[in-house]
Amino acid sequence: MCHLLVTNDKRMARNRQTTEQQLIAATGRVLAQQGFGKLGVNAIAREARVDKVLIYRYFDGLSGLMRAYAEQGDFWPSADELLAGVDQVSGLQPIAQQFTTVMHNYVQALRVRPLTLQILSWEMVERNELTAYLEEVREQQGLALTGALAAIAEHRPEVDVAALASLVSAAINYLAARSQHIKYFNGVDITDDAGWQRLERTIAQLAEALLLSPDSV
Amino acid sequence: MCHLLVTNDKRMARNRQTTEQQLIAATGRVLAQQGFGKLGVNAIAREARVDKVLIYRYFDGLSGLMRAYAEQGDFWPSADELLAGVDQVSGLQPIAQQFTTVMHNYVQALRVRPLTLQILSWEMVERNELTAYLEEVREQQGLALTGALAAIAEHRPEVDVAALASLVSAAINYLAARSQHIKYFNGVDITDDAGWQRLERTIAQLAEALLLSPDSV
DNA sequence: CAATGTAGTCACCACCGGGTGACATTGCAA
DNA sequence: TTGCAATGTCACCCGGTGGTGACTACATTG
Repeated sequence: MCHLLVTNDKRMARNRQTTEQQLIAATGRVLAQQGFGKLGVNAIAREARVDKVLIYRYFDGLSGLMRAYAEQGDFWPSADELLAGVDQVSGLQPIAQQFTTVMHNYVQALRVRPLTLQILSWEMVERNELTAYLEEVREQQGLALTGALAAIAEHRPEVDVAALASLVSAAINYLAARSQHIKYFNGVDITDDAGWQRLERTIAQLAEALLLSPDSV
Repeated sequence: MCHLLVTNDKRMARNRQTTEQQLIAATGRVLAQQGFGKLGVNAIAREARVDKVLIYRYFDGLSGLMRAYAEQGDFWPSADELLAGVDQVSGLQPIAQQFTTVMHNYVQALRVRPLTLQILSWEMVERNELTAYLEEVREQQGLALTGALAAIAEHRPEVDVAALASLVSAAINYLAARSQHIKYFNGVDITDDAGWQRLERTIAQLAEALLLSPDSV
């Protein structure tokens, strides 16, 4: 068992910033590969090939590391991403179509972000730095979008735009997150593009039915 | 430290069936009070005031115990419960109203079953005996109900009834489960009856808009 | 080149989880 | 009453976790 002073070539130059980045990156990898349940200091340090004590020294513990990870991650679609294809100068596009487009963009955005789906699932069960961050961003953005929609939909005072948006986005959140583990929900294949087209088509229909102004048929 | 042969009066008569019941009941209590994350042999045995080895002997491990617990629990609303208030002899009641009533009953049923909400949350994250059981029952029942609805809604071939039912029930699952930990979703208070009335009213509107036969307005 | 603070390593602790083998006690049947 | 299987108790083992103190190795500065 001679472990002499073998100069290990894989040693990285000592650099705090680099190490911090490695830890943050490792957090993402552990989350993606093993899920939230296994996300702990030991697993992260192992993945980053770094000693776990550095998590305490640099981030003051797991919470701090998760906060750092949350702030530098692209978990939530930007407003621009959600509004792609929406004519913002108003009037030219029926509000129902705007709604449908936003929800379509939302579906695409979620299905392309597996880590967001992980967090979305986990926030059903536990509240922590990551889930709190995602919640906050979502709630603010949701309110902004809903507010804009509601303003345009004044011609339909009997429709509760916030409730409608809540229902549809809740359904999308649920189905997208569940598609990680199951294939069929009520007979609809939620792992498949075809299944989502059925869902999106239905969303479009109900948006038209509820939001179109009566005279613009 | 004299621990003589003090005959402990709280000793139960030895009885396997009684013990099994205690373990099953303790499973429910641990689940309700500490959530899924803490549901393990140690916690259950402690709660049941019984040695954990009996979980292995009688149920062949935690999985078996959870299966037993699932089979004897009232986690899922029965078809009768969901169909309460629905006129089944058909024809007399518009299909939109039937749909709305079923979804209303579903909301009530879920909000009154905290353990079901726990399981519903957990099945977003992990698949085990309990969540698998709930999934199976739901999928079967959902398909049956959707099939019945679809048969009645023949007059609206352009509407994808399964997709519509999936959307609405997914939204209900999501919002009911999330209401365990958060209060507002997109500005709607999901811990409050008033908030749910907004949601249900919107469900009723979209059911009318999509399912009502064109001539029965 | 020496000194010093920082980056990183290592060994260790207490705790808790699942799981098991050996033992004591009880009820019941022969 | 005796014997035995069923019931229940206890003491462990193992591995993993979060967390900490003492150490070494390095880079930079004077």
